[in-house]
Amino acid sequence: MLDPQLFRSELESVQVQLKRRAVDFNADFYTDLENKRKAIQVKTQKLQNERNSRSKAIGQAKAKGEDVQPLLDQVQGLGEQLKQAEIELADVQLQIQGMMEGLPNILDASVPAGKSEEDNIEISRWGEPPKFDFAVRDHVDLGALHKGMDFEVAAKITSARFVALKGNIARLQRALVQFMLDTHSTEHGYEETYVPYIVNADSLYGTGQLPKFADDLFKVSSNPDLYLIPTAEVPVTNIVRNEIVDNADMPMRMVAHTPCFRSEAGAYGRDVRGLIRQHQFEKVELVQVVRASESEQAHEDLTAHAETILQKLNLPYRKVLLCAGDTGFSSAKTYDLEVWLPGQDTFREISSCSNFKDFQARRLKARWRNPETGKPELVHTLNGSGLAAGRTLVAVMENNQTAEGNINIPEVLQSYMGGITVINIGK
RNA sequence: GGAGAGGUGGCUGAGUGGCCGAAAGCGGCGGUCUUGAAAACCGUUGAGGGUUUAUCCCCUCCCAGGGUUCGAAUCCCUGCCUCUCCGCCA
Repeated sequence: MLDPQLFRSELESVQVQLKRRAVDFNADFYTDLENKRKAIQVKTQKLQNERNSRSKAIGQAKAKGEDVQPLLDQVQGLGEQLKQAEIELADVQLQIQGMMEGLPNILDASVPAGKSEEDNIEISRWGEPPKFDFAVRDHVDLGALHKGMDFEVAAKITSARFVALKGNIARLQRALVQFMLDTHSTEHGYEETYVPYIVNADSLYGTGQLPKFADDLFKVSSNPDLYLIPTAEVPVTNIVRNEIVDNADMPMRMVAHTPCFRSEAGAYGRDVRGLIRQHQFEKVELVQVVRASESEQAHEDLTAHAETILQKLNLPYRKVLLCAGDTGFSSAKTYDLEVWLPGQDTFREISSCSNFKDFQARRLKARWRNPETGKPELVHTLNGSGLAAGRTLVAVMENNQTAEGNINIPEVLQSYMGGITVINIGK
């Protein structure tokens, strides 16, 4: 949610900013609504004031033992009038809110113009894509060769876009998760956090998935409305919903491993083959809750923390700054990390690191107390994958394959794999 | 799943339907005292919003949502949550 004050004081500027997102904001319509709101709110509050003072007078008269009937006659009809005004006010406010909550975050000034991922800007590259003197296999073939990755059986158990892992392949994914959690919690200062995998509608509203992106979610219950989490971002960030965080506890850094569930109603036909786009996948997520003055640096740091994992795994990747058209709804600025996948001969997203500034915080009512002013201020929230474990599994398999189809295990994972250095076929 | 009790400010905890946005205590902040600190004493201390250049003023909020009433923290419904006992259980 954007700052309503901004709309009142700098409407044109907001309109220009939203245009970068190809959002055509109808300022005239808004101004009309806003004027209406102002008038009705003043009227409503006037009526409330009258009710309060008259009721008080009745109470005092009664205490003195006076006849209150004349006073009661005076307030005849006031209640009905007030009720009407309150309904009107609620209606306008609902309209304004509906308009506001459909608007995406304002982009950071450093975000480049552009419509699609074509226009994203490569910031940096790390590592060299490995050269193979044999025909490379993708992870699907490798997984089949090892009898460790079975899409058919998962489809039988559930439906398409699920996977069953076995043996050392399954263990490799678990090793990745452990390695990521350990690295972030012991080296990068994140607090390991365990959270529910099912969340309520308020939480999804807070981080911006609802009401606009309900189609991408798996709903598991109505009354109350409950959903499987599409990312740990939702439960972890919602820890600070309706809270005023103590200055001593700021900034907050949390890391959580969770499965993620995405219905991705709009993505059918894309990445049909393999593990890249699944309804269920494992992810280690980094979340930061910081002061406004710190968020830009925090965004760079958080992205670097995710990059560290790729570097330690010796996986080639590039860092991309998303353009205006590709930046997510709630984000002000996003870096994607794209890992090299030999099986696809291309870079694929493995982490997305975003600074939401106060956009989520305003929806969440997440604040911290500034000791200098003594007043609560909205926090800034950030998050990033550190990393998507399923896709990291794919990257490790494909980048470390041998001519025979064996998979060399990156050094940092070997201790998590019981000391073995390679996954041989048939083992 | 069954039976009972309860949700009030940062915390503990009062609150006969009418100066209650809320006593008191603790904590926090400021001050007096002190060489300094502690203690003691005095003062101050919730959030959101409207109007305004600003002060003032006004509105809303006592778990959430409805209702009764001139007036609700207080009464009535519904939901959620917490605690105690019993049952079941990884």
